[in-house]
Amino acid sequence: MQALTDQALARVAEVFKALAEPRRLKILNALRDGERNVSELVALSDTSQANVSKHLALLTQVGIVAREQRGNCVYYRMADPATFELCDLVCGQLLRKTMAELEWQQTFQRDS
Amino acid sequence: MQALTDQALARVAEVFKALAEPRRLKILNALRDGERNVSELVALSDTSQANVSKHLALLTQVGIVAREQRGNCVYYRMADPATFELCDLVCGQLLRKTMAELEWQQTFQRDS
DNA sequence: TTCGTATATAACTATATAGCTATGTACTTA
DNA sequence: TAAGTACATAGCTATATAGTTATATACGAA
Repeated sequence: MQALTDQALARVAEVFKALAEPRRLKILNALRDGERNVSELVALSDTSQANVSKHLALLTQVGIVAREQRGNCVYYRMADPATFELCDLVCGQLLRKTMAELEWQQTFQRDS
Repeated sequence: MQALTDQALARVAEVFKALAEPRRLKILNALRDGERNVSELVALSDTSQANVSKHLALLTQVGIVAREQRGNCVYYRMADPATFELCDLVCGQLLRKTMAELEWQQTFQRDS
């Protein structure tokens, strides 16, 4: 595991970078329970359609979502369910951290 | 889970952003088997000491690593072992993807 | 074909940040 | 104290990218 090549590190970083954007996370979260077309995603993401398309293009290029055109609409879906595990891990991490901070505050209040 | 506030999404994105940099991943990888001081990390990371310090400051601020000064040196260690799970998940994801591509190439070669 | 709808892209601006060099700060030793 | 070492930070440049508006492309319906 320690023998990660620079190229491998770059690819891992690329995946994280794709997830490092609140609006993209919101889009991915909307895909939890199945595919959505662009218009639906625009409706959820108070920003322009062009912006949503750009985010979707990036997520597709990295391989996080898959694109499928049906008729006049384009549907996107998660390409790898493991991506949700990633997000949930971070959520859990932050939750633990938040609880630790709360605990610390309680301790602080007890002391003062 | 779908009721993620914008603030929560921003915090999750912040964590991913901290991991979205090859040099930082390299540093974190060096912390797999325990703490390291800045000089040791600089030796592994063919870049300037100033740059490594900046990366470490960012990782510390986000809460991924913990900082401890002992004498004249400053030691860093992983603050949350779950971070390694994140990286390993992405590595596994990429591995699956790469194998799928290889399989596709083999299929293509059989066909042609 | 023409029109309307859905999506993608081009061109641009503003902002963020990785990296550099130089300098500052903190600690240890003599 | 002075000198040396370890780390952090300030100031700068170059680059990447999120967002915008305007336009292009692709499809379906009339």
